[in-house]
Amino acid sequence: MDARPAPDARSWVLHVDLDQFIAAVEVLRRPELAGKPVIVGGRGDPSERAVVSTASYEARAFGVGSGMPLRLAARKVPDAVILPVDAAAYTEASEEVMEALRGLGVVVEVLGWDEAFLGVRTDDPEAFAGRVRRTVLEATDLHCSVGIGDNKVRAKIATGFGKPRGVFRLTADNWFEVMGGRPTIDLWGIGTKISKRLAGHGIETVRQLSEADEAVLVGEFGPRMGVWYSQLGRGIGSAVVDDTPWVARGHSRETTYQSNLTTPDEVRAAVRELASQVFDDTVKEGRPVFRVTLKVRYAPFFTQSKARKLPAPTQDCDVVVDAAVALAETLDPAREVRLLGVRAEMVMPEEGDPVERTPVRGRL
DNA sequence: TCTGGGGTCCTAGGACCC
DNA sequence: TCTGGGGTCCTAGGACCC
Repeated sequence: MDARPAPDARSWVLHVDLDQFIAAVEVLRRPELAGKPVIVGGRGDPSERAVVSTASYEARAFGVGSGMPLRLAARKVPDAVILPVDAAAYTEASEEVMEALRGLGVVVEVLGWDEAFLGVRTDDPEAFAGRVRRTVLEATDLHCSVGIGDNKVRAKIATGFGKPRGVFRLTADNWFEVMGGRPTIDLWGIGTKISKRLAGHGIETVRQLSEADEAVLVGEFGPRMGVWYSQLGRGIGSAVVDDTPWVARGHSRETTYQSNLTTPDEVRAAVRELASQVFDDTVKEGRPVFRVTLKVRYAPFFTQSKARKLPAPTQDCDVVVDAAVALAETLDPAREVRLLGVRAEMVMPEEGDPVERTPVRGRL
């Protein structure tokens, strides 16, 4: 009854990533779209201000990718099928995928709609990865790729080499062979800004980062980030897969307006609307709000944020809305506003609550 | 090309206190 | 007069991820 691990079984981290997840979910309910360039973004109207959430591989062949303005994507692929984002559908599909993964009897740490880490003990991780791919496909009709690693950093990066519909193993044994000559931006957690600052110190490749003086990195990036980047260069990171349910620290609502807001009255009304939506999100969790943040993007593209701690944590809608409006009064009335965002941070559940500790996401 | 919406974590610097 | 040293709390802003 129990398939005991072989004597030489070891612990592995597997990273599961669904292939073109959002586009794939759309194709599932509209089979006639299979093989066509599909772009999902905004309200599906390329004349609006919006960006691409996901493009199918057929659309990516034209140079379309996530984050690209929808308008530009539509220009690149005139024949594309452009669909609105349907978050509820993706959440539902995601839950089916995660249930299928849990059915494998391993620890599952969910990273987002279409990603999870698996903590697995096996003597044949490739065979297990194949089982993962078949299980997800049978349960949901969705294809995925699997990265195998000796920690989360390596497993996560490995998946990229497995895509699509494949498996790749990245460990201390082949880290430098695979990653050493690659640019630092290929690392998970290093983006355009940090890779440029690294280049300013003559650090262009992963190998160079691994050999860099940690003191220099700490001087440039601070005690935590400096040390972390140094470890990243060597592929070092946590191997702990934690399935503790995730607890949100806060909620926010953001809107980019199709036409800019020009008067303080318009701004005030918009802030009220956003703040009450955010309040509704926090009320669902029954946790008081202790800080409110207002984010503004003035035209053409200058972003600012302002935050206030409330005198005391509250579950009173008026207090949250009034705090957001008070922050709005400090905005520059002479400038046009193209985006507003309101965020409310909630007190964390106390020890012993049904949802206890929260795993740290986005950092290892 | 012209940049969404939902999140997380880190750092710098000012205010304040002893 | 020309200015300590450490600690905490708070806000603004930066960077990254999916």
